[in-house]
Amino acid sequence: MQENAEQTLDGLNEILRLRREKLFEMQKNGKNPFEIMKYDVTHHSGDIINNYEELEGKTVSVAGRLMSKRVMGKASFCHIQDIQGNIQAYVARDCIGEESYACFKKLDIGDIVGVKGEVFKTKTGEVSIHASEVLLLSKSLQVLPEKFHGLKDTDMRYRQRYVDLIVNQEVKETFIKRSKIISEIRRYLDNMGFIEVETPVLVPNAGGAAARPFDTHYNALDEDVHLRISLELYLKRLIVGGLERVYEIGRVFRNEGLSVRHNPEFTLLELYQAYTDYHGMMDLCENLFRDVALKVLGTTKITYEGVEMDLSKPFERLTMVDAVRKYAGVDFSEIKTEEEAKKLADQYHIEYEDRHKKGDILNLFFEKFVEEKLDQPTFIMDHPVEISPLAKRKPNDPDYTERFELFITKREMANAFSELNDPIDQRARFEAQEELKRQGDEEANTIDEDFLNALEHGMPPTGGIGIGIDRLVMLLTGAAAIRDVLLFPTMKPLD
RNA sequence: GCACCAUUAGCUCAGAUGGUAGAGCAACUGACUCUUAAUCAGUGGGCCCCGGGUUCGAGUCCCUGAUGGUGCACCA
Repeated sequence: MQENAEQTLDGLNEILRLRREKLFEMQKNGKNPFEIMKYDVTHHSGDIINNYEELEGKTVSVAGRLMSKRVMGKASFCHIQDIQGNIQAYVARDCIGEESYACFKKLDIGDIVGVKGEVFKTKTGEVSIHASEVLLLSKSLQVLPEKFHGLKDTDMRYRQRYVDLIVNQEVKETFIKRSKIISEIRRYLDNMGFIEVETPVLVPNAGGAAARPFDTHYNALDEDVHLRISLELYLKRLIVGGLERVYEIGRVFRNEGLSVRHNPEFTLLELYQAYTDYHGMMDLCENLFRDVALKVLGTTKITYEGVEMDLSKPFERLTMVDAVRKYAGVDFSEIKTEEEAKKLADQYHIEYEDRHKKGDILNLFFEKFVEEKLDQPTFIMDHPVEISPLAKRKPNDPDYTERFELFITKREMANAFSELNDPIDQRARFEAQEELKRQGDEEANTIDEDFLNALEHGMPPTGGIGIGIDRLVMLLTGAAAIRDVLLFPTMKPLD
C-alpha cells in the first residue's frame, strides 16, 4: 500500500513531494502521525494569554496548527493556532531532548501539533509556552498560503473555505459572529414564548413568496416536487393548529441569479404570532435588531460601508405612498386608475408591462426613486394589494395592505404583514396570482388548496415577519458580499 | 442572461513599445539557545487558465471557451 502511495509522487511539484516523503519516512520508522488518536488539551491560546498572571509557571498543553517556525540552532520559536488564536512556543533542544528536537525541526508549517510546557513571558513580553514536549498529531501534505499576504484570491477562498479559515483570522471571526447572532435570535424568541419548528423543504407547491423554485422529482411517489422558496404557508398552518407563536430559521431556495447580496440558497427567519398585527411585528423587529446588536457587538452603533447608524434610535416609519411622495415628488393618493398610473410612469420613463396594475406601478416608482435613499433603518408600510397576496387589506383603504418592509443600507432586511386570514379573499388573491402566471409571470404564486382549507378552519388575527439572516449578518459583521457570510457559497463546479 | 475587468512559481504580485520568464514570502542545504514578516550564506522551483489564429518569433496582439470579480437584469 505504501509503495502505491510512493508511486503517486511522480506528478507532484517539489514541495508536495518532500512533504509526502517526510510522511513515508516517519511511517517506515513506526511513527505514523495518522495513528495518533487523541491529545489531552488543557488550555486554549486565548485563555492562556488572558489569564497570564494566574497561569505563569504552570504547565499547560495546547494543540493546533503550526503557523510559523523560527529555528535558531539549538532553540526555536513557533506559533500554534487554535480556535481562539495563536500562541507562541519556545522549543529548546536541551528541554525536549535531542531526538524530539530533530523531529521538531522537520515539522512543516500547517502540521497539527500538541505542545506541553510552562507558561512564561519572553524578553519582549509575549506570553509563550516553554515546551517540554512537542508532538506531531497530524501531518499536513498541502502548503498553506504565504503568512504575510495570506489568501486573497476570492475564487480559492470560497472554494477552499478551510484554507481561508486557517489563514484569514477575520473570516473565522465573521463566522463565529454569525453563529452568535443566530443563537441570540433564538434566545430572544424563546424568551418571548415562541417555539421553534421545522417544516418541509421538499414541497408540492412552492408558495409564500414571489420567486422561481428549484424543481426536482421524488422517485418513490413518482411526483414532481420543489424546494421551498419560503416558510410562510406551513407556519401559518401551525397558527391555525393553535401553536400561537412559532418560528423557523431555515434554508430556502430560489432559482435566481447570484449577486453580491443574493445566493440561490439562503437562510430565512420567519415567525408568526397570533393576536397581534403588523404594528406588533414592527416593534418586535426593531427590538430584535437592537438586542442582537447589543449582545453580539456590545453596541447598537454600527457603520456599514461608510453609513453610520444607531439601532437604538427609533426606526423611521413611512408608508410607501408617503415615501414615493417624499423622494419622487409623486402623490399616488391622487391616482385612482391604472390608466392614470401608467401615464405617470410614461412621464417618469418607468418601464412597465401590460399586466401591471396601479399598485405595481407604485411599487416601480418606489424601487426606482426611493430604495436607493433608504440607508438608515426605515419601515416602509402599507404596500398595494396587488403585490401583497398574503397580507390583510387596510380596513379603510382596501387597495392597500397592512404590510411593511424594513430597509437598511438600501437593502430589504425584513418583510411582514398582518396575515390575511379571510379564506375567501385569500382564494381570490391566489386566483389573481394564477392569472399573472398565465400572463407569463414566472414568480407568481399558485393556489394552495390545503392552505386554504387550513384558513377555512379559522386562523386567529396574526402578525408575521420574515427576516433575511444573511443580510442581517452582513450588516452586523460589515461584510460587503453575501458570500462572505456563507461558509460555502454557491460556486460553479470547476469541471 | 448582458457589459467591463482579471487569470504568470505553493501564496502575494511585477513583467512599456511582440525578442531567452522576475521579486518577496514559502521550500531545500548550511550557520545561529529569547525570535516574532527572525537574521546571514547558498540552491531548486513555471502547461504564463484551455484551444485556435497573426507573426521569423506571442505571457504580451486577435478570436473561441473556462473560472472568478464588479455593474446591470431577476430578486430577498
